[in-house]
Amino acid sequence: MPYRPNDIEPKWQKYWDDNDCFRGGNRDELPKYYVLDMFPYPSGSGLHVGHCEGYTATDIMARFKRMKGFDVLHPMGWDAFGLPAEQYAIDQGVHPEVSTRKNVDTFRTQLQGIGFSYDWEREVGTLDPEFYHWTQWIFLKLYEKGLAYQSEATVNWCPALGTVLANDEVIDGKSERGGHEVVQKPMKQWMLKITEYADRLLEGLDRVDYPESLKAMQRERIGRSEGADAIFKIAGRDDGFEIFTTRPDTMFGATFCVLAPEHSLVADITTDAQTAAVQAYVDAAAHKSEIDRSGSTEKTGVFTGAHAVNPMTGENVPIWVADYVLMSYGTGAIMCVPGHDQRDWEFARKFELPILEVITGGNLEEAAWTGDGTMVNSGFMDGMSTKDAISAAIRWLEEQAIGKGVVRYKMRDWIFARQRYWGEPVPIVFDEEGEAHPLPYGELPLVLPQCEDFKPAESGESPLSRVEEWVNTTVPGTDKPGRRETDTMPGSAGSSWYFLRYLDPKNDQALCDLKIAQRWMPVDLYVGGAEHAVGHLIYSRFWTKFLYDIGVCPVDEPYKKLVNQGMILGEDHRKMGKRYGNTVDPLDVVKSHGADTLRVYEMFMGPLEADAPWDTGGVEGVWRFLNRVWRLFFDDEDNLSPAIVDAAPTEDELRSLHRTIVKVEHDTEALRFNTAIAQMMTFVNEMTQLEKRSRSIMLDFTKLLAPYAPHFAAEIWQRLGHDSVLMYESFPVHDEKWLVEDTVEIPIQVNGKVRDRIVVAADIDESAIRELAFACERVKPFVEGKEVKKFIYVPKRMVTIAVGK
RNA sequence: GGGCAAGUGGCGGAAUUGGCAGACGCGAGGGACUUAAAAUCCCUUUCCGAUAGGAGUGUGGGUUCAAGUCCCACCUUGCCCA
Repeated sequence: MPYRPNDIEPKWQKYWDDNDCFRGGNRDELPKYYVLDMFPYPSGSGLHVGHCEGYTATDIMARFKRMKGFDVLHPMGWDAFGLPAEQYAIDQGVHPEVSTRKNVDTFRTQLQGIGFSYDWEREVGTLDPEFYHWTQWIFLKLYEKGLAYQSEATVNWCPALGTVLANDEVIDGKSERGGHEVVQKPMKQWMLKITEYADRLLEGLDRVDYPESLKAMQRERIGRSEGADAIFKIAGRDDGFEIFTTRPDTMFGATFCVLAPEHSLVADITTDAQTAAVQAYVDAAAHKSEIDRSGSTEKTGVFTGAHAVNPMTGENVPIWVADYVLMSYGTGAIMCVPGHDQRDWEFARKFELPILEVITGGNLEEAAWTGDGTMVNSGFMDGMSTKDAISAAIRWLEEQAIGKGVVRYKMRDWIFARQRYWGEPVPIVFDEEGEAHPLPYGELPLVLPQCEDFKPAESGESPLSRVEEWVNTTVPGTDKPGRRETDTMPGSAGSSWYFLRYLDPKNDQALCDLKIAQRWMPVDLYVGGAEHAVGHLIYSRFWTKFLYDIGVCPVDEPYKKLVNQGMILGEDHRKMGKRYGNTVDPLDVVKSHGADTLRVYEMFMGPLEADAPWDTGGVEGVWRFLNRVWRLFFDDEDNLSPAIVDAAPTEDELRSLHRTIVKVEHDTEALRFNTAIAQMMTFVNEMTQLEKRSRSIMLDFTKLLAPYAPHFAAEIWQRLGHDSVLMYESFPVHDEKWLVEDTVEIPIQVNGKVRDRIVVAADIDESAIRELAFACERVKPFVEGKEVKKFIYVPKRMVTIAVGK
């Protein structure tokens, strides 16, 4: 009988499930391994094969580690609250609870059909009250510690979606979801003080194994810069404005100042003669996006007619307005040092402002000098190094009480509210004076009320405000009337701590028992898409640090190692999605070729981190590979192949096997699944050549294949007469003895070109091989009559002869 | 504009981190089996060349006995930031 995955896969999935094979956390005597996927949004279109790439990688790791003697935790759950789920429900005209639960069922069925070894007893969903009880609990703790606060802030308001959006949900001024227009609007919002953790979020990056590019993105997002604030007085007046600079050392070289067009002083200081020009410029700037403003190479600006006093030189310097200064960063005002800042230099050149050198080392005729050097033209700092001058300048500003050293971050506090229905209610009640009162912990969870009319309002009123019987309550601890907070939490709330809940999913006394968390945290391997680099990953690191601080989480970094899987593109090399109609449903592949073919193919496509297009031919190739393996074991009548013998394995077989063990083990450990599979294919090709194959060799190979093609391997294991469960067998151990070669083939190069190759004993010495090399018929013509300059033998690798002309 | 990553056959991709470029797979060509096809098996497959040989890892330089790998400049693509 040929290989029939559709018969054997459901059988094994049922067996594993019936026998609780994937339960983690019940073998305390073993070392632990926690392998986690970024849990999915259960969207309406189901999983496509691209989603399965990361899941397959983690599943192979989970199964591999079980065989290596680890107690493995491999859970799955649902990031079910939030905009995408709600938008889908609105589009479908159903309640989000109904559509989300249905989507979850679809996702679960798909995942189970691929044979992923998740411990479904630990399944969690952010939409379950038993789960968001603790999301709300964390919020109350944050509130208690002063890290959750309300603030009137300018926010990204999206009228079409009817909610505010976080900065990373806005792309090029449009909403990430749907591409709707986003405008700036001041609104009272719940905020979380993530900025208080900025330095720790930076420092923690040094202790975790993430891709360097991702660390760079997070550092960039946090955007720490050290510098100084300083007051520049307006000439002829007592008031002034505060500037922020990272280079206080260059202040003697500040020959003009620039205010952002939105700066509150602009209208006030502009002279009559300049009013018309300034007004026109400010109006024009209001219509440009920040990207347009800071990206344009051509500097623009206008003179206000007013002057400021450079506090170090005491000289008057002109004040300009220019849109390359942004109100949202620093103080919205800068001192300009054209000698030592390229943007200031370009501006000064264009508007013929003086350029003064205060640090040696550059040629200011050609460009600003931004490097280090010796201070000149700088009064008390003359002769100092740049580094010393920075601290001297800050000290001077502080002594004069006109400035101080400061650290600024680009990162803003986290806007923690959405004017939408589908999210965790915020457990806060407002009294009649508008004062906020936290709900007592005992009253959690505050359940999201069922309501028919959950659509967002363009006005910004949250849908919950229309649920009168829910909104109207009493102020906690009193019988005074109160109104509940009607904003809900953002989608990133539940996902910021879900990895802890998996550890103890049924606990109704705590978000997770601390002892259990001590056993399992941190996550050993976390796999997910790079799109969460600065959103989810920063938020969840922040919450972990907070939970660590209040003593409910044993570690302050949640993920020890993080890997971003690449994207699987459509067969047309475009992004897979509904838009191009190029999606591939994993269950269709399971139906046509089986889950094991799907799994092996996904891993064989290339490195996990790389993008690669789907290729039906490649699926066929893997299918053929598994069929070849099957035929090594069984004949057409379904009998054990007569080629499988019980005789002791030959040396060649042992060499093939042990080479394969080493390669598969190392590559699997390093998540280089593609090359591990290539080695298994090579092994199969070698075994196919043999008339007889040793049963023990083939059984060891079956174990190597088991993490990759688990149903397939389990079936072979059983058919060869085992009662044990293959997934708990130990992974084969290689024997060095079979890796050393007695003889090796050595290429002979003359001047970098291979002229011949000889087979020699692996331990041959240099003089012996030299003799052999020069004796080669094909080498002689290239060396005879020429001066031999060098002879190099790289043991077991190659011989190089360098000759003169 | 800045930072980071990448660029290898017709395609996906391999190359002990300086040591035989193209593993493994797809596709293509040829052959065997078959009444025929599918499936399977065998051979070939970087390019030029009949062979000998030559060229070859985005481009141009450099270091080295030896460079896909290291250095410099440039081009292209992707991501992030502005």
